[in-house]
Amino acid sequence: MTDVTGSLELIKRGTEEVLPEDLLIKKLQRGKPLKIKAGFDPTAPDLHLGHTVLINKLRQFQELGHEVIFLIGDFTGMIGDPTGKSATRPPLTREEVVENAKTYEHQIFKILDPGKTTVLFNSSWMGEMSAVDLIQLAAKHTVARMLERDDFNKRYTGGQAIAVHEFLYPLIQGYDSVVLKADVELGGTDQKFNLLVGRQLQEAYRQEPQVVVTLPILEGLDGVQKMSKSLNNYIGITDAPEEMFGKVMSISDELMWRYFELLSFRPMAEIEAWKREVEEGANPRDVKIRLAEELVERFHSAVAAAKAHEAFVARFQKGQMPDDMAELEFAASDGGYPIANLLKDAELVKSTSEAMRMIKQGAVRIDGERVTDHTLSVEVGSTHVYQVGKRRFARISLQ
RNA sequence: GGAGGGGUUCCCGAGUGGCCAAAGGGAUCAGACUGUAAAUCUGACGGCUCCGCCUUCGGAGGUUCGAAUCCUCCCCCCUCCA
Repeated sequence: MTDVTGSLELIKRGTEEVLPEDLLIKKLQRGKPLKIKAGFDPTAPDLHLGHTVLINKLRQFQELGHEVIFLIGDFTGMIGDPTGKSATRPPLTREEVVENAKTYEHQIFKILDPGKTTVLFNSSWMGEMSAVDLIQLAAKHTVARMLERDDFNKRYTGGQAIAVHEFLYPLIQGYDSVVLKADVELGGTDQKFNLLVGRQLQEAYRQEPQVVVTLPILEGLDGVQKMSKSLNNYIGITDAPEEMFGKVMSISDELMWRYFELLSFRPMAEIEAWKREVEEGANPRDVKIRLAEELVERFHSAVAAAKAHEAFVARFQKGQMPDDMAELEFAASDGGYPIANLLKDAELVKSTSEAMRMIKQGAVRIDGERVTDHTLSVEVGSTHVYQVGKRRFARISLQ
């Protein structure tokens, strides 16, 4: 921690911006542990790799000896995140918040050191705030400055609704920094505005402002949009090993380097070397496998990573059926079970219409044999492996 | 408070009485090609007892042989003015 230059280099690695950098140097030079704040939404405890970009950075701060404050925005959660266009969320109960917090801890401590992490809830001070306090807080900012925020600006000019209470969100987030006397706050680039409001409020409350560190938003599996659950382009850190492995393997070669940069703990020099190898003709797939293994190992175990790798090779390179699949049993009413209904009831498709389509498109197989007759009725007393597309399987017995 | 614009299938967005389950794009899914790559090409993309039938175009009524399209009331959003 005495080596400011070294610390700074490590902190800056992979970050988008450090604002302002000279203040960070000043804070580091004091040689005392800094308070590193990061806020999280209480409603989404299912973390994905996109969230871990930030958590990885928190871990680095811990390694440098600083104190991490993992702030759960249970109070702000009641306001609803303005970045979402969706309707107001139902307020969470105390029990739900506590439950979600536990889930968070369970997930983040795969990366963070529990001994150096303080988990706090902003309701513990915001709940005490009076209307007068809130109005005084609101008085420290202006509408024009609020409208500078990109998404407010876009929505405003684009003719979309902005509820008045949404303006309170950045203020409260900033006020959290005042209460915590945060030295540094981390956030995604989309949080930049909110983080800067924190600086401004700290100054208004006569504190040294925090340093804002923004981290890039990780692209999802499609490589274009940000990774998010609602876009269904995410890798959840609780995803099963094989699923996680498979998802990593499905990203584009281009995106793979981005993932390496932001998610791998390997030295950049090593990654750069692989990049050169690929440019000289090595199969990118083999490099991608290393990334998949590293990530599965981090969130599961080395054994799980090896098994996922094996299963991947068996299934997709050798074309074998998966070992694990849903085992289902159905009772047929009279003599047989129409194939479309069976696939629907087994949840391999959403509707019988979809089943019909899949059959017509040649996507349905029974024991590896393609089904061409959509009026097929499956015999009672049989057990077969049913497949829809490349990834959906079930072993079904008919009684 | 006044004037105007608008709410369409997952999203964006055409459609202003029958040719509309509704153009086009995106997303998604499937097939081909592959490294389960990506890209590309082809197709599908409301539901069902699936070569036919049923339910959709903010909500509720109405006009009509027939309405997403016309009328009435209601709900919601936006813009400008005050």
